[in-house]
This record gives sequence, structure tokens and C-alpha cells, in this order.
Amino acid sequence: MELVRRTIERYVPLRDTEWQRIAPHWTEHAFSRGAFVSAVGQVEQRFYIVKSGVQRLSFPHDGQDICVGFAYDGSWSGDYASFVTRKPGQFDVVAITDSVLLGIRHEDLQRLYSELPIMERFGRLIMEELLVGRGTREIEQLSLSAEDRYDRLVARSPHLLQLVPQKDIASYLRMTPETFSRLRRKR
Amino acid sequence: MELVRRTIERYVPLRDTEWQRIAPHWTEHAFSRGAFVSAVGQVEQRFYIVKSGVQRLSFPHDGQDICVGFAYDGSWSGDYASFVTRKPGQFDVVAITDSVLLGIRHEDLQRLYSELPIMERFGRLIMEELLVGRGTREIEQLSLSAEDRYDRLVARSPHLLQLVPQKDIASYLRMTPETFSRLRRKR
DNA sequence: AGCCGTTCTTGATCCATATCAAGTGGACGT
DNA sequence: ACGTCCACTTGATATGGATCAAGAACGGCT
Repeated sequence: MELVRRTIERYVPLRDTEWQRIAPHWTEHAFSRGAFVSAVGQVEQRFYIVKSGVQRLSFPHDGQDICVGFAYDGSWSGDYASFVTRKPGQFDVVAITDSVLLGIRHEDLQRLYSELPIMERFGRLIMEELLVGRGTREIEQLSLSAEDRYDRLVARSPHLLQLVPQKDIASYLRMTPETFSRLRRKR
Repeated sequence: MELVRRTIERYVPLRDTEWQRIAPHWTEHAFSRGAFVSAVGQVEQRFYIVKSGVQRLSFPHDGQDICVGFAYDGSWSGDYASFVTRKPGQFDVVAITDSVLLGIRHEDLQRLYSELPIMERFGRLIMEELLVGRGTREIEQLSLSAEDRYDRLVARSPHLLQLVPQKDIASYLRMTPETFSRLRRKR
């Protein structure tokens, strides 16, 4: 739970009195490898911080899962779009390894937004960060070759290669597992 | 200027006293066809609402401009990522038609965020909306074929076809102008 | 109006990567 | 330890869209 406080304080300062209002709304949730944190068609109930484990964000398409991201220690997890819109989501979030997530319910977060201006600011800053991240990723997807994207992933998140099946990484890099396998061999 | 008030009120209610604090910070900016609203490498000074005209959001890549979006009447414009991070941006924003934008400077918006909680909420809601839009677009880019992406654009934003050069739309749809031209012919 | 550069069209060809197919290896449960 | 199920590899073939090329139409400027 201390992780939640540290995480929020990366964005805004928190007084003890404020933290005491915030803390009770966060709860711990364990997911075994393979379990769905969120599923297509369901409204995302919580916004999560990853305490441990790796999760895959993907959506199904012609019987395949197309992977659009991973979440791991210290990052956000869940289907933000569904959480924010309160509409059925388009993404699956699956625990790739046993995972522990810290989550807050939508209604509780909304109440905190109204009660604590500092939380509203926290929410804005997170959304800004996620939006900036998407922009960066979009540029990378469009301007880097498959091999460069692989290198970038290795450089930035080498641990993923041990934890995540190659077929998921291949999908994340927009190629078939066959192409991924052939690229690897070239190294 | 009334447009700014109406736009903000799509997200949050505004009292007259609040609006009187907000209004003075917005200014009108005219751009002729072809003019740069924002350019790669510069820090975005303002966050804009489009009063009239169409702008293209793109980034340069081996001598080509890759188009990632358009802005038009009532939508947001500018390089949000640079505006938010205060770092040199990676995108060009170019007026495709003569345009009039309503803009607020970063420092002024920050002051409003601190002074008016309702504005902080407004900021959060915009960022949420932009983030959700990106997610939707990402799914479409990845799951639809070139032909389907074309059909979808025609169905949803037919007006763009009149306003924007086909090469820009082609780039936005991730295909060459030749492929775009052939798809058109087929219909 | 007439000129010139840009955008758009159309056809021929090419290539990176997908798809199909078949075999190998490793992890996990009983 | 064994069998089963996936994940991964490797080779052969197919294909969507890119690239190259060349002409037509459009639009902005003097």
C-alpha cells in the first residue's frame, strides 16, 4: 500500500490527512498466470498500479490476439479507456505471470476527485502522461523498422524477453511468430 | 470567444464569475493555408480550439510527412505532447486551409488550474477524451485492412475528402497515394 | 488566359512479410 | 517418467501493397 502513496507522490505532494482519505479505497488483487484482469465487453471496474507481475494488453482479431502493450512493476494496468468511459472495453488484460495489483474503484476515485483537488490534479497528470506515451509509441511504430523496434524493446525492457512468450512480443512488434523467429536467428 | 465557453461547458458547468476569470486568457490566431501552427523541435506555446479551418498533425520521416491526425471545427489543435511536457515537440501542425484558432498559453492555463478546481477537472476530462480517441484509432489501424480503413473514413468523415489533399489522407490511412487512388476507383 | 509545379491516375513489376505445412523441443500435470 | 499440449523453428509458396514510371488533370500565380 505504501507503493500507492509513493506512486501518487511522484505526481503531487500529499499531506498525511489527505493520504488517510485516499488509502482506504485501494485494495490488493492477486491474479494467477493466465487470469483475466479485464476482458473485452466488460466495463473496467478499477484503475490499477502493478505491485508485481507482468500483464498483457491486447484485443482479439480473427481468432488472434493483437498485443498493444505490457504493464509491469510500478506502471499502470487495466483498460483505461473503459474505466474512463464506463463503457464495455475493447481490450483484454491478461496476467502473463502471477501478478498482484493495487486497484481503486471508479466511484471511489470520482469521490476523491471531488473531495480532494490534489487528486483531481493527480488524475490529470496521469492522463497527460499516458497520452504523451501513446504519442511517442505511435511515432516509434510508424518510423522504426521491426528490427529497430525489437532493439528498442530489448534496450528498454530486457526483462520482458524472459517473462513474455515470444508470440506476444511478435504480435506487439506487428509481425507473425515465424517472422520474429527468423529475425532472431539473424542475430 | 463564445465558442471557448461553449466548448468548456461541454465538459464542466461554468458560473459567470468563473468564465470572467477564464475568458481574458484566450486569444485568436489566424493562419493562412500552408502556415505552421507548430513545428518539430519547438515547444508548443498554446493549446488551441479550432474556430475554423483544417489542420494536419504529422511528423517527418525520410523526407516524407507521416500524417497522424486532422483537427477541424470544434476540435482541439496543436502539439499536445509538447504543450504538456514543455519539451521540443516531435510533430508539425500545418494549416491545410486558412484557419482561425483560439489559444491559451501554458502558463495561463496552469494558473487557471490552480485557481479554479473546475478547470483542473476540465483539463483531466480533455486528456481522458484524447486518450480514449487514441486507443480507438490504434485498434482500427491494427485490425482493419487498407480497404476497410478507407471505407471507415469515408463513412465517418466524408467532409475530409473535400478539404484535405488525398496524399495526406493516404498517409493518414497508412498507404501510398497510388493505393489510395486505386481504392477510390473501385467504388 | 496561360504557364508551371504539384497532385492524381493508371499500368507494370517487385518484395517483404504473411500464410501454409511439417517437424522439434520444452513445460506441466498426473 | 510419460504423454499431451503449446510454443517455437524451418522451409515452400502466395500476396497485398510498395515502388517505379509516365501521362493527365488540377490549381495557384503573374
